[in-house]
Amino acid sequence: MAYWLFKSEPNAWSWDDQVAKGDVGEEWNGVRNYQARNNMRLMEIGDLGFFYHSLKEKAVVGIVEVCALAHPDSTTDDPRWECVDIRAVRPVVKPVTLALCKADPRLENMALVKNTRLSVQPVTEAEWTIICEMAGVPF
DNA sequence: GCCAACGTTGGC
DNA sequence: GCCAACGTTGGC
Repeated sequence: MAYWLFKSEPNAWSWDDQVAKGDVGEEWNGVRNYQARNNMRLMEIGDLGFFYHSLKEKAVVGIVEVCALAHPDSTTDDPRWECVDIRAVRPVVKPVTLALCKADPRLENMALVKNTRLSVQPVTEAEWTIICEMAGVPF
C-alpha cells in the first residue's frame, strides 16, 4: 500500500468533477511528464492519494483511491503516455494548504514543497498521517 | 501578469 | 552527449 498526491488545476478538473464520477472513477489523463507517469506505473489498486488543487487554492481538498492500473492514456495516440484511474473516497474536513505544509518542519522534504511542478508525486506514510490529521480525516 | 524552476528539444 | 533555447507549470 502506497500513498500519492494528484495535482489538478480546479478550472480544468476539480474535486467536484471527480466526485461526480462516483465509484466508477476517471482516468487521470493528460500527464505528459515522465516522472509523473513513472509514479503512476508504480501504483496498485487500492493505493490512496491526496487530491490537490493548484493555482488559487493550493490545498489538499480530498482523498482518492486508485481503481485501475496504468493503461494507455485515451487522450493521445502516443504510446509513451499512460495513466491510472482514480475515484473519490471522501472530502477533507479542513483543506490543508501549501502554506501549512511549508510551515510544518516535518513536511519540509515533501515533494509538494520541494518540487512544486511535479503533478503526480509519492507521499510517505509519515507525511500521509500528518496531513490526514491536519485535514481531519481518519486514515 | 510575472517570473523562477524545471523538463524537453534539437543543433552541434 | 552536451548545452542553449524554448515551453510549461505553478507560486506569488
